[in-house]
Amino acid sequence: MSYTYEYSRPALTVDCVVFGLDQDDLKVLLIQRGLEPFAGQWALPGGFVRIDESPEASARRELQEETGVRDVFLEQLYTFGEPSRDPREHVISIAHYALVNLDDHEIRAATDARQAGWFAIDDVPTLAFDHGTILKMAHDRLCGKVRYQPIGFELLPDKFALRQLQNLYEKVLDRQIDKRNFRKKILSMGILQELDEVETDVSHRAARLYRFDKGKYNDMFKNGFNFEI
Amino acid sequence: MSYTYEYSRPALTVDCVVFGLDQDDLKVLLIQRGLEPFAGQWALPGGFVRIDESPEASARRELQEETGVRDVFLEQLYTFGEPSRDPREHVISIAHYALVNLDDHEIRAATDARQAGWFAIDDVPTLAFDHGTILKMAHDRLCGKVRYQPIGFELLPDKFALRQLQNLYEKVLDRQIDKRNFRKKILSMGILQELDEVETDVSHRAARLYRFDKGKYNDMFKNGFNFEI
DNA sequence: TAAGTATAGTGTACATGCAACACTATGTCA
DNA sequence: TGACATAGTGTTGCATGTACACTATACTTA
Repeated sequence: MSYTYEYSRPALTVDCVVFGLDQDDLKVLLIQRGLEPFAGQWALPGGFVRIDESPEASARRELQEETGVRDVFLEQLYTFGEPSRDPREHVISIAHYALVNLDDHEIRAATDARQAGWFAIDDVPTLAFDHGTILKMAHDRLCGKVRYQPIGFELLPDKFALRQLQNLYEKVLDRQIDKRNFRKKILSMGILQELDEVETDVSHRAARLYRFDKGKYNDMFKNGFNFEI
Repeated sequence: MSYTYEYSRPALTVDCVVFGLDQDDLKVLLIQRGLEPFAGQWALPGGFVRIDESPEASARRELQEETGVRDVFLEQLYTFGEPSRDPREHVISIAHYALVNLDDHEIRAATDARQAGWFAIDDVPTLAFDHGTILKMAHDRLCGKVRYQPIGFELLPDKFALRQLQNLYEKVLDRQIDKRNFRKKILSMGILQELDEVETDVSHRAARLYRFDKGKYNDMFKNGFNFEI
């Protein structure tokens, strides 16, 4: 089977920058390429856009096929199309970024036996193609976006302690935050639901657990409000 | 001449939302389609991405070909790729937005005699394809961006009075701004160069002219600062 | 079971920035 | 020269952000 067009068409791909958070670091999900070009190098998960498939659907499909990650927060980032970015031919890539919490999403290598793995954002190897540039833009976008939209909660489990939430902002924004000011601010937003539960299995005083209250958030969103941390 | 690929490829286009400002309104540049589908309807200027051409270069080329507009501020907006957005086939469009000042850029219709014209942002006709959606996203982006980056100056002539700048923010953000607070804030940023010139041909006291000082802005940008109006 | 330890949880004082508000100055025009 | 149209200018109150240190609680271990 083959397809013929009157004019030459660039190839179209999607790539995904998947962020995850654990105790220690903000991490990004990479796969090791099995094929040339850049065989053996680490790269962002991604692949070709199929006909009659929206870019977002392509990104979700590729993400699941290559890493097993599904049902996550995912947004379009930017479209990269410098003619030189792929040595084979002109390939235009619609980059996306996704946020997952590491507890719920166990990754698995793709069926074709390439490796997949989490890398601390400050300790990423040289990436194939222009994926280093894409990763940097995704990280910048994440830094900017957590300040005025509550997308950070996607990186946490359903129930979390305030310390975990603060840790998230500290890792993403890469700076220390005062505990009292943080709690004052985040609680005054009224988007957290206080639960009748506390942490378990900790060897010290257990912290109260909270849940992100999407309903309240949507109410506030209509008016517009400041999420600055 | 024809081109054959192993897999089916979506077509790839660029579209441009060009904003301009005059005394009265924020305006957007539209063209009237000459061909089906949507022949006769108004649409955003745009066209196909050529092979070995970056998306931004495509956008600039199409903009000049169809409207005569060139050498303007232009940035990528978002990539629209719902399979149903074009009735002919799957067409993925990389949308851009551009800012021009209406004095410097006289528009002209494209060579194939289609019309081009400016429309007040609140008075835009029904557009072809999903261009209404694209326009709305571009307007939202503009509103957001003028608050923390000095891109608004692209909409003004080189030399301008503070009243013109305030008018710009009022039109873009669609709200009234207090004159004293605005002048205090914008002057305190230190990104304006006060000129030894005043307006001419006005039938009242002439206002002092200013120029955007890109050098000072770049200095400040390194530290990061608040451009909120 | 008491002391140690590790983290949870809490309030105040100061500085900064934003919002509200009205009058004088200067040039043109009739 | 008087009417007019727009330029240009400061202060005050309020809200928000920032800096900062101690007590409370649960578990661990000697």
